[in-house]
Formats: sequence, C-alpha cells, structure tokens
Amino acid sequence: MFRLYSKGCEYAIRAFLYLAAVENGSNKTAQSICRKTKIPESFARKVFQSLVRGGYLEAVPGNGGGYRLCRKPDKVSILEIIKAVDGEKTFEPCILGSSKCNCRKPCLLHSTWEETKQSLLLNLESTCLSELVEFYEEIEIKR
Amino acid sequence: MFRLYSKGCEYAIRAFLYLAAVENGSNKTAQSICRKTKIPESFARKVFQSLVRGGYLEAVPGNGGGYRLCRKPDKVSILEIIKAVDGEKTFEPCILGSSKCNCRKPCLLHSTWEETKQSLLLNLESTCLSELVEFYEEIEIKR
DNA sequence: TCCATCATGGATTTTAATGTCCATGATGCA
DNA sequence: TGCATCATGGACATTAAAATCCATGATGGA
Repeated sequence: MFRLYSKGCEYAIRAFLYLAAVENGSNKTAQSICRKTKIPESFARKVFQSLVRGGYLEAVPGNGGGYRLCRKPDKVSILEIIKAVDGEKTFEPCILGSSKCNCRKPCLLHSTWEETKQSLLLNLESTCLSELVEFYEEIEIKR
Repeated sequence: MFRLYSKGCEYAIRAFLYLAAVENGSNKTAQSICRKTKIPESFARKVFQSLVRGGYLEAVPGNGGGYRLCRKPDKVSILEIIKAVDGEKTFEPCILGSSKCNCRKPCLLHSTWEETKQSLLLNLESTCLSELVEFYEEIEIKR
C-alpha cells in the first residue's frame, strides 16, 4: 500500500502543525501536544527526542517545560520534517527494488520515476508550516 | 519510510515488464517469470492469481501453459498495475491519518497533498509498459 | 526539597506485511 | 493415462513497523 511517510512522521507533522498554530515563542508539554493532536504519547515521545537531536525541535526541561519549534513556521518545510524522521534517504531507494540501480545502470522505471519524484519532492519542499496553518483558524486534526 | 507500492506490486511490475519485453503473444510459465525477474515464486504466484482475477493477466492452463498479458503493453499503465495489486483506493487515504478528512472538512495538508498527488498519479497513469521496455534491449532487473 | 517535566534506553507486545509450505483439484498436451 | 501446469485456500514463519511499558537520571520552578 502507498505510504508517503511512516506513522512516526505523520505524528511529527501533526505535532508541528499544532505547535506552529499555537506558537508565539512559547512551549507546550509533550502531554498536551499529544492530547490535542490525538497521537499516542509513548510513541510520540521517542519521535520528539529524535527531532530534538536533529535540531528541529527544542526541548525545554524542568517544570513547565515541553517542546517548541526551533525555527519559525515559515522556515520549516514538510520535506524537512519527513527527512528528519524517516531519514535523509527515504526517497532514494530504487522503485523496482534493485540495489544495482543507478544513473549509469538504470532499472526500467528509473528515469520515469526520477522525474515524478523530483516534482513530488519539489512540492513537499516548497510547502512550509506557516502556509498550511494560515488557511485554518482552528487546528483540524481529528480521527 | 516512503513506499509507492507494496512488495507484491513491485514484483507484479517486474513481471509485467518482463512479459512485455519478451511478449509476442506467447506465454511464460510462472516459474520462468519468477526466475528471470528474481522474484520469490511462492509469493508471486498469489499476486499473479489476483491479477488474473482483475483481468490484467491471462492464465494459460495445462502443460506448456503459464501467463501472458491480456492487453498490449502500450495499453497498460503503471498506475493500473499498482491499483490492481494494492487496491483502487491505495492513494486515497488522508495523508495526515484523519478518517474525517474530505473536501468539505479538509485536514491541514489536504489541498496541498491533493495537488501533489494529482501530478503523481498523472505521471504514473501516462506511463505504459511499452514506453519503458523500448529503451532497453535487455531486461535489467537484478538485485 | 518536592514535583513535573524531559532524556535515555531496554524490554515487550501487537499488528501488518511479507514469505514459505502444503494439500487438493482442474486442465490440456504428449 | 501420465505429467506439468494453473487454481485455491489454509496454515505457518519471518520480518518490520508501530505501540506500550518501565526504570533511571537530570533539570528547573514553586
């Protein structure tokens, strides 16, 4: 089945959209983020940790702490979040599953997929958090 | 991690590309298709069966039988194969995992993803087997 | 100091996808 | 008829992703 990104990544994007929407420089606790965006807390915490390591999220320790965005929402693209969670190379493997596929020895789908992929990545790269948030007054992420 | 389609679908496409390349109206046994395209036979057989049911592959029973394409390679798109194996709705679910997401109640990524998806599907739909095969003399699907 | 928070890592469970194996039956060619 | 093939479906094993739980430690505000 088709999947643009992992579940952990889906949760990260939801959390980021939430933080971007409420953000005024302040932080939110992991618990409140997870409740508001309806994501499983114990799983999401691990995702948040890796995002902190990647420099995409800032951890505020201590009482009244939590997480906040490191950069302004207009400087964070969807593609960045995906790569931060699923890895830099998530879109790189050969689409036909060949480990030997490359530009010099392409598989049958290689050039076709390369073109499609470029436009896909371009779209994801040119969409930042602030763009998404400004269309809606209220966060609309519900199961 | 990103995945355009399932493993079963990957194998189906590899098998179709092989059949399109050797095709002159003749059929190939399941065994020879799997060996040539380096796909696991016991798993692929089940995929072939569902493709027969879907009308994408013709089963030739009896001794010297096997499978052959139902339609000419220039009439079969990559998108069709994907949908035949992974289901018609494989690209439909909300990208943010919301079951309530639709055009009237969109999630935050809805319209952005809708656009990106349309161009993705268009590319997959406009690419047929014959296009891919004619670029290569020899089938190049190796692990 | 107390407590709520984040940080870290290990263990475990659940679920879905993937892959293997086997038994039964039908078909069509030599 | 004998055999190689496909058709079907069930049982099962393996693997990866997703989810849960727990224990320990550090931080900073009240």
